[in-house]
Amino acid sequence: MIDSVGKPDLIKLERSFYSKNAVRLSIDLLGKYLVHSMGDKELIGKIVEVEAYMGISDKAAHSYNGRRTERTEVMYGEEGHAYVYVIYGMYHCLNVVAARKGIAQAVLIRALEPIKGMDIMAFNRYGDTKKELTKKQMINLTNGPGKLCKAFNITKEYNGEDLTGSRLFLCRDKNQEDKFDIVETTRVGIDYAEEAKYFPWRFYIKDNPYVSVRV
DNA sequence: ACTACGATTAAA
DNA sequence: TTAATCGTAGTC
Repeated sequence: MIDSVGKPDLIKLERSFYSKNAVRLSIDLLGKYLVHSMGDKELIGKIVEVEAYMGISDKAAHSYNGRRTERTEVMYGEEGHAYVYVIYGMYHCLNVVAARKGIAQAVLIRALEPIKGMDIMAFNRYGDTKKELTKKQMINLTNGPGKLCKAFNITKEYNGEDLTGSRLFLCRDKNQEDKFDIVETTRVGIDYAEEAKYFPWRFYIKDNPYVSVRV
């Protein structure tokens, strides 16, 4: 077993990476890495599924029609920050703010492929099991927006966090080209959004086993 | 203050 | 298919 195999050589994404609309940012975020640095511990996951929320004209977006509240405020702020909100009173969802100040677009991170710190992710998701993870438990670690936040211990404490910072940040792999097929389809859980529910603004890496819902 | 509902998940 | 569970937002 060669140690370097499969270990990405990570470089933090700069601010300008986020300065584009949410659909374009969604596509660019696929294959990138989310890192949660917790003192001596580190969690890493590869982004395999995302959704674009296109702001005031998007009936599925929290910022639809210019809605601006305490919750949605960070979406109106600088790009490259985290928008974390509570859903169904018990789960968190992580978004990446896109575009630029004043444009309330964001990308929902829907699924990750676990890369590093699976033991901690398992503890965060299932508690102290002491057992080897089953294949199903492994897949279920991070294959959904609420699940990945639980696994990565991402809570509202991280709402507004600068993703070019040092606690929670995004990276690309220095040595690896983005080389995968992308599936483009409709977003999940937005039946209320009228015509917007048919917009193909969900993107995922084809055949990746950690994608939440396949077409 | 009161009410309705959700960018989900796990269990039945 | 359905219940869980409560923050958020809109209304009174």
